Amino acid sequence: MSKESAKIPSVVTRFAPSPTGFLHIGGARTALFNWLFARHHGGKFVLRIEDTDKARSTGPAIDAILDGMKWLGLDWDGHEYYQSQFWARHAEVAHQLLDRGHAYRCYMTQEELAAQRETAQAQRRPFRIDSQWRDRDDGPADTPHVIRLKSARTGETLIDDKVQGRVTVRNGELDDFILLRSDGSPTYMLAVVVDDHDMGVTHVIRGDDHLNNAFRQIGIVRAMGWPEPTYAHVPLIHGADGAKLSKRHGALGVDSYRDDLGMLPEAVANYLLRLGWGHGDDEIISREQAIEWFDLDHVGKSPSRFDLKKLENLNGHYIREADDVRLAELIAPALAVNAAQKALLVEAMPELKARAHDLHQLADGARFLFATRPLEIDEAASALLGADARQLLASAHPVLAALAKWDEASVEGAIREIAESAGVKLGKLAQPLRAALTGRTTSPGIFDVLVLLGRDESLARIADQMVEPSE
RNA sequence: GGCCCCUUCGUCUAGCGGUUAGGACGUCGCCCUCUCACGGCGAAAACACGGGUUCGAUUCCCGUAGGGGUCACCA
Repeated sequence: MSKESAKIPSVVTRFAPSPTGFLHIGGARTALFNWLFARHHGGKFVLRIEDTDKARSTGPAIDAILDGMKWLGLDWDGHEYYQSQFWARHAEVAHQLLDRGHAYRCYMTQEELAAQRETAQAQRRPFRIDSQWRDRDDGPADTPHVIRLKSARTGETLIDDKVQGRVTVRNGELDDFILLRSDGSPTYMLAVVVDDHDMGVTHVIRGDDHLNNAFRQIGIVRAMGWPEPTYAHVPLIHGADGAKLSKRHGALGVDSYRDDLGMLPEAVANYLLRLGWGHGDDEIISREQAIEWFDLDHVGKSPSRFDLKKLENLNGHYIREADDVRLAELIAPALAVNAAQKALLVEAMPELKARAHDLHQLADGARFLFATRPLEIDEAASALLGADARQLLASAHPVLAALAKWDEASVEGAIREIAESAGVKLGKLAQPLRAALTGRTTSPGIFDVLVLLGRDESLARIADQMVEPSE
């Protein structure tokens, strides 16, 4: 296995999703790996939308893919390509193959095909197309037909895959697959090979599910005498239970990670990078380091399971690292805040962000700042507001009200003093205060809360809870 | 079922013939402490199994078991 990837002079990679749905997490990782590999080598990364199946391709799906890539910071070189633009070229290659004797026109009917398939099944033997037209060219010219590749029947094909290693398949296992459908449209198998060649793609990095296709595709490459790309088939991502990734375990579109799960793109990218690839003991890896370190040699060969807990942990880390203004902007819509409130949000952010693993939690933790009186006190917080606690609040109120300065130091001094003179531990006073000020049992430090809310709002919220609600 | 691939703590992984098998997430305990987080310290936790090769196998080879992928006029 060659280890000279660092010396390859020019690299062109591509991401070629079919626009039949959102950009799912597996696709995002494939895109990331391709992007990283190209950037690492100072090469090119192209995006090609595989829309040969017109019936299943949709505009919204294309937009979702482009949005997802932009969100993850995966920029592609040049404009995106659409495979359907190159149909004429695909057909041209199919006919060249025909002229050179590497392909043939096949007039088999669906019925004949079905019959062969049934016979094979009955004999419990793998079905392999066997067309009587393979070595003939006397077919009825104006009858609908497909063009098939005349695959080698003897020998074997070896692919030196950068991830999977040297993989060999006997050519007898491969069949004469279709290049051009009876309506003249190219199949995916033909289109990818032609497009990759025309775009100068040097490294085909894609999901493991394409490994078997690689053996068929290389047949076209060789028949055309084109240079063979380097393949790297990355193992698939599975759900937490080891089964195929489905919606229940995270096979969501990247837009869901952003909107529904409140993830930051750098967290998703970092998580995806570490899923199937490693660099010693490193876990937190910046984009710059990723570009510097990424290689195909360290991509693992076994499928990995998706672990939402680890993603959440990473997201919490990146939230703590994130700029306060940026975070405030991100959650401002959810809180419907005005400009002045947004400034308060930014001010509170250092305290808020240490307590959140996703953007929704972050927004939720900020709610108390903008709550209107009288506050809604949740059940756990109400439990903290017994008669003694209200009494304590009542005695604290005038002391706080008399404070000359309302900053963290003076507020803290006053609170500690009140607790001491009342003969209670700080917590005995802090918890009822928290309940009165935030309506919750958890919040940033109580002194921070007091300062953030300001003197007037704080005193008013405390006063609201000094007496038992009368209803 | 045929073919191809995979197998280190629950999970992601480091390891590339000789290690007390390392890190991270998660879990548990302790510390910090006004709550929750954050942070710090610590613990439990893995080489699927059986044969070889070798002075010595987690590491190399072969089986077994388990898992995955793929077998379209879809991509």
